[in-house]
Amino acid sequence: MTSPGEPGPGTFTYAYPRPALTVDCVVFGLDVDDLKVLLIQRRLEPHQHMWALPGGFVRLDETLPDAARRELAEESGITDVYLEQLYTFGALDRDPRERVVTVAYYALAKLSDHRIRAATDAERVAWFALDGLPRLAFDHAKIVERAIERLRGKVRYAPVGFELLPPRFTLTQLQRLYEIILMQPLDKRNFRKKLLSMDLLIETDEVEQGVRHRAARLYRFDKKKYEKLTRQGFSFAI
Amino acid sequence: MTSPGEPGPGTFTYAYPRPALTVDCVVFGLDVDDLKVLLIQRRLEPHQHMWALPGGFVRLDETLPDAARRELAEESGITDVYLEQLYTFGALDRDPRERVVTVAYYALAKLSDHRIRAATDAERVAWFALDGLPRLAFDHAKIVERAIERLRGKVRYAPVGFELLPPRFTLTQLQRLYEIILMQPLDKRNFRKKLLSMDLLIETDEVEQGVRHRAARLYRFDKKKYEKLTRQGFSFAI
DNA sequence: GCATCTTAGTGTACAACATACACTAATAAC
DNA sequence: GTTATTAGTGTATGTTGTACACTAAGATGC
Repeated sequence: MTSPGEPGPGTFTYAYPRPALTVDCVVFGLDVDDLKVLLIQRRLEPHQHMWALPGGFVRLDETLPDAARRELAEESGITDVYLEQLYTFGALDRDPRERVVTVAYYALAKLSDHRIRAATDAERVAWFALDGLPRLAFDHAKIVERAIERLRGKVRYAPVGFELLPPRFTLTQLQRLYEIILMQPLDKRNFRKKLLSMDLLIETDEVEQGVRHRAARLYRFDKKKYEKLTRQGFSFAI
Repeated sequence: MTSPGEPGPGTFTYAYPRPALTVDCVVFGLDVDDLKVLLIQRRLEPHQHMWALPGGFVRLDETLPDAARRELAEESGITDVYLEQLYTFGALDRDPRERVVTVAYYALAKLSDHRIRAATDAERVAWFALDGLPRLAFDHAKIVERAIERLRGKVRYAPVGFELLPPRFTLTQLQRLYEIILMQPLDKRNFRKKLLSMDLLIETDEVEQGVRHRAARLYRFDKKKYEKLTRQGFSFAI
């Protein structure tokens, strides 16, 4: 059913029509006091010059998460993120050209780690605060909305928040992270009590640098122990 | 990019190769004392005569959930189920013929409601207990496994269990349902206390029929009220 | 080196919720 | 009316969540 001709456009023929299949990524990054999303400005039609999620067509020789990572790297330069499937969007009219089904992923990136740079289909790349998003191409606003919902849910019963922080962090940074994602203030003593009682934070002998007040102790998350406990039925909860 | 020729096989050509896109459904039904999954026996290659999940190719003029419902109705005769997207599976070798990406759905059906009957691609249709599943075609065992995980998670913080019961049910039936899905015994008094304290069960003036002991009162779930409370931030939990 | 500023770090009392547990009441069947 | 079976109910205890405010440490500027 498929005719040959590997790289570059060719002619591929099938007995039944097929939707195009793409992946799109909602990449979250934690800034000083808000949560940001990575967007690219489209170089090409449709929706030329509009802001959109990084993403693109799935190739036959790559899995869905591979496609998501490739597109992310190509269009924005971002690599090494925590990536998880979000939802598959298939409304009939979500792309003006033809039927396109997209598998959306969401990713958590450490903002400071990444020098973003636009390339391939992207004219520009930038981080946008969640409450200051521009109008987005296609149904990408819906996808972002769903990703936020999911992140808010997930962060409460899985330790994904650590993916947004540097490997060593203070308890105050961790608390700010939860406050930003959940959009509600948390009590300092109760927060520390809960987190420390899980016994998944390892106290290091370092303190934060470059602050102009008493420096806070740095902790790391004990991922190994978390995975072990999880296998034994433990469940993380904030 | 697409050439015409609507129903029946034709010739559809594209500039780049495309994976085939299918949907598959994991339909759960509640039996007297276990949870069952609906399977079909494949009439066609590949994996001819093997048991598999109902599902099939997505047409260009239907949404993903529409495709799932259509395939379910065609192959098994089941309609009117609670349907929710589960996950999209895209491993390179999940179908021996060619690259096929499938959007999996899970569905909750009231066992008694449905006269199942095989048709189209299905040689037979049957309900199988979860702990007595036959070897399944493709990666369908993985899909079922993931669906069970999801159901177990979901049932704890969303009132989806009611989709498996008749509209009027006894508290004992409801408790059995949770015990079966969660695979753990629950305390009768505590269970009733918790459920009734949410104030989402409406006591009817009917009692169950045809039992040879004291008949239990029938209740209904107040879906309207649940939706209203949910919008106000309430969250269901068992 | 002292005063000031800023954040780090800590404990307790009370309320809410989860858990463990056993008997009487109602109805059907005979 | 006797028996069998499930319905239906409350309380005491432990565990967890919540509300709340001060002292300690270190950095900075004088």
